[in-house]
Parts: sequence; C-alpha cells; structure tokens
Amino acid sequence: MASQQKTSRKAAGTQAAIRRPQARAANSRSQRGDAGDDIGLDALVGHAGYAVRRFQLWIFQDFIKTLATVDIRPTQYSVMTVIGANPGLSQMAVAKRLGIERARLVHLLDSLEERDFVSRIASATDRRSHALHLTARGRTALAQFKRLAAEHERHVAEKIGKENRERLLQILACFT
Amino acid sequence: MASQQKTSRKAAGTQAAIRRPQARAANSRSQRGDAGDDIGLDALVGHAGYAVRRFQLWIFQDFIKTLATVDIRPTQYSVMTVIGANPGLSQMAVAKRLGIERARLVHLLDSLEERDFVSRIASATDRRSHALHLTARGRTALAQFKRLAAEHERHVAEKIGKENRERLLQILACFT
DNA sequence: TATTGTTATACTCTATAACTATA
DNA sequence: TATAGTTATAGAGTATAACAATA
Repeated sequence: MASQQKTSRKAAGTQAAIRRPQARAANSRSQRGDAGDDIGLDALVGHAGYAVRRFQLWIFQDFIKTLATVDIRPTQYSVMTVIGANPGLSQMAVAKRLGIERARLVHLLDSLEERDFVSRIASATDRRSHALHLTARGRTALAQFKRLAAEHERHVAEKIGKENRERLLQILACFT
Repeated sequence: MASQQKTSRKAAGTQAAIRRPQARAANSRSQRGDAGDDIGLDALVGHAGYAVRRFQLWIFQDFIKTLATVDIRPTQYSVMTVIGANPGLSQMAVAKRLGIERARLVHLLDSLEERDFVSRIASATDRRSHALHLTARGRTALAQFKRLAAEHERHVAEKIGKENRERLLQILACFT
C-alpha cells in the first residue's frame, strides 16, 4: 500500500497525473505560484497553539543569537540558573523542576562540567546522588549570561511591546 | 581533557569526590533530597522564553491528547487547514507559510496522502510543482479535526482563563 | 523493592547539502 | 542559472527501557 502511494506520487512528479476538477472549493484560486505572503490562514487564526509555537520559535532563535558569543542555549541557561539559585540539588530534583528527562540532563551536565561551569559532588547523605554546584568560573560566567539574557528580554519587549510582555508573563505565571 | 572530566565524573559516581566547602552560596541549603516541589526558581521568573516554552509543552500535549482518537498532530493539522483554506497551493508555498522545511513537508504530505486526506496534483502551469488539495475524505476529516481542535481551545481557556486566552491571541497576532 | 545516575535505542524535529526535472 | 520536489544525513530534543549502585 505504501508502495502504491509512492508510485502515484512519483508519477505525479514526473509525468501526467489525474487532474480532478472536483477540487474547486470555497476559497478557490486554483493555481498559484506565490511565495506564501498573501495566503489566507483564516482557519489557523484563533488557535492559541499555533501562535504560541511561532512565538516560541522566534523567542528561542533570538535567545540563541543573543547568547551566541558565549555559546549557551536556553536549556543550558535554565539548568545553570536553577543550580545557581539552589546549590546542592540532585540531578533528579533539577530534572523534575525544569521538566526535562533525567537521561537528557546527564548529557547537559556532561557538557557544562567539561566547560568547568558546574561540578557534581558526591552527596553526603545519599551515595547514589550528586549534589550540583556552580564552579567559581560557572558563577562568573552565569553573571554574564544573565546580562545577555536581559538584553534578549529587551528584544522581546521591543517585538511585542513592554506592557504586552508583562501581561504575557502574568498570564503564563502558572506554568513556571 | 574530555577524558579527564569523564574520569572525575565516574569517580564522583562510585567513590569519594572533592567536597568543597566553598560552595556555600546565597540561597544555601547544602544537601537536599526533595523532589522538586519547593525549589526556588526566582532567577527564571521574568524570563518570557521559559514561560512560553512550558506553556507550549502543555498546549501541544493537550492538543495531541485531544486529537489522539483521530491520530493527528499539531503540524499535520496546520498543513491540512492551510491547504483546505487555499486549495492549489504548491509545497513551497505551504512550507514558507507555516515556517517548516520543504524537505520535512515531503514526509508530512506522504503520510497525509497515504491516509487519503490530501492529494498532489500536477500543476497545469509549472511541471516542477504540485498543486495541493484535500480529498473528499480529507475535507470530511478536517471538519471533525476542527471540532476536536475547538474542544482543545476550550481546555486552554479553562487553564488560563477565557479573557487571558483572548489577550494572548491579540498579543501574539503578529506571529501568525 | 524502589530510586539515582547512567547508557542505549528509537522517533520527532530542525538544518543542510545534493540530486532530478524542470523553468 | 535558478527553482520545486525529493533524498539523505547529522544534530537536537523527547520518550523509553534497562542496568549498577545504593536506599
């Protein structure tokens, strides 16, 4: 069945395909070569998820660009920030708090430890777990990251408006 | 250098590691076994990107769950919606409009075509491109998807409040 | 038995580059 | 030469399962 479809697709790509007159629907502009600028999205307007997805893409791209000089990505920043504010946390605790898989946190911490920003110290009370701390270098670096992150937040404010940014933070406060 | 770090990590995992008294910082609770419920996030509050990321995770999970019976994911929904509202679009036009890679759209359309929701029809004017249309079955299915998506939007309204949802859509209108 | 950190696997998504057939 | 669709590959990100050490 999959091969059937493949065949029909290939056929459409290379040679004549069934051109059905049936397809003349509501919004009908039958053949358009436009580049996507004037395409009606009516049906997606009013969908919160779509707007939020597009916004998230923009905001992460700006964050990554703004912190490109220090090569820190949003998740790395959030990990260092939480450890900095709560030294001694276990990996499980950090993973749960940030909603990331503990398996993934292992690799994130590997890279942060290689760069000497974070250290895993044997827990005094539970020999299974590590107490996470920023190194001296990590604390200095985080201070710089925070200055760049603040610059990124200013970009957000410029993009959607200062008041709108604050309204947004209020509305979404229940998700932090 | 990487191997050095690996070694130190392994050592920390199995045996005694350097426990530095240095690490006693501002917020200091040195050893905590808690499960992540009462961890201060102070430093992440006020970061739009973090709030938006958490919200996006929630909203996509709810969308996927609400449309699980019809096995349609957010991106598939957006593709069918745009094609339904603009029949005859090329793949490039759809990709550009939705901000997805044209290479990825190929596979998305493959699966939608296999399920007989969408058809690629040879363009009358440009033999390189395909005109995209919903099939009859696709139009019927999309109507049902839209009913389920509306249910999902009600979940969003319940979660953050009806007025807040509308404020959010206004604020993010520039990203659609 | 259950949990912590770890490794491994698979699947989605994103980002590229290259190939073909057309323009 | 450039563009549309396709294929392939590599990197993040997510979701699991399993394992050793420890509780």
